[in-house]
Amino acid sequence: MLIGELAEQTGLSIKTLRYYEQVGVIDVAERTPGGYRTYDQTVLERLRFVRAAQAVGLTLREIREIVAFRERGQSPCAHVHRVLENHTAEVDRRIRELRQLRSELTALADRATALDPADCSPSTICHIISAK
Amino acid sequence: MLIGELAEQTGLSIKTLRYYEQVGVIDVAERTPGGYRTYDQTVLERLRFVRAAQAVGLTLREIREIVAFRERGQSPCAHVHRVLENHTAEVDRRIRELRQLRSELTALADRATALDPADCSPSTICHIISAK
DNA sequence: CTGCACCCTCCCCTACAGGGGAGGGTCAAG
DNA sequence: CTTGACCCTCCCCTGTAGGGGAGGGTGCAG
Repeated sequence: MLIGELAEQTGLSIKTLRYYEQVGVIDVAERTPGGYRTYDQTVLERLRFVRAAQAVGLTLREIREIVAFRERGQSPCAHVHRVLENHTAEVDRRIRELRQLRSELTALADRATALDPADCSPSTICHIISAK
Repeated sequence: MLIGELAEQTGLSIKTLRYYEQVGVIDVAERTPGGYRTYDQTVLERLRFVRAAQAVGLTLREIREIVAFRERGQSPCAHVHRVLENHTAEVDRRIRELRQLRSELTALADRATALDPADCSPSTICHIISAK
């Protein structure tokens, strides 16, 4: 299978497939005598894994590391568990930050309805935001 | 006041101040005959506004647009109100996405404790992630 | 043999908010 | 006059996941 067909089957772009090879989330492809990349069916499984891992927020770098365990003949289970824990903690942290930000935005909006635009002094640019 | 002193007073770096001028969130500075930027006290107020606006998640581009209203002698109030509404909606959207992601991550962690690593087939790389 | 679809590498570009450093000018004190 | 602190512009670099396009090779049909 050439790269164009693989792209069509997976819905990924040719650029993306070459990029995946470059960053190491899929194996370096075999080449035809003319230099064309060729793929067998096993790459499809790999790409499904990459997609699943990206869907839960893993970066290509993290995915490459997980894949590397397999390439070394090791089970990535423990490593994956740690990575997922870190990601969960990170997501929690981001959610807390955004909630905080959200409440600040709401406070600003409330103030915006309470304040009179006439009080808005040019030097502070905007009383909604800069009033402390 | 030269740029170094302004940097020290505000806690911003010299690079940041020059960048702010370049992107238009502060006015183009006056220069000494030798070509040094000079600032008066009014820039401090402006920089406080920039900081406050960044703190609620506005980009420098958005801040520049708000500032531009003032430069044109208009009140930015209505515009700011719209921008804040959009940001609130965006933050809400992000929080929803992250909650969804969070529950997926939890589901994966649960499966990880339930599954036996021995079931982990090399071709799927990791049964925690790729099991559907 | 020529046309056309497909493929290759190489290089630059995106957003965001600056950081690092080269190479050189300015200005006050000693 | 020189030293040292400060300033200038210009250019490249950061991370993420690729996208766009130039310039040129491959491989098969007609």
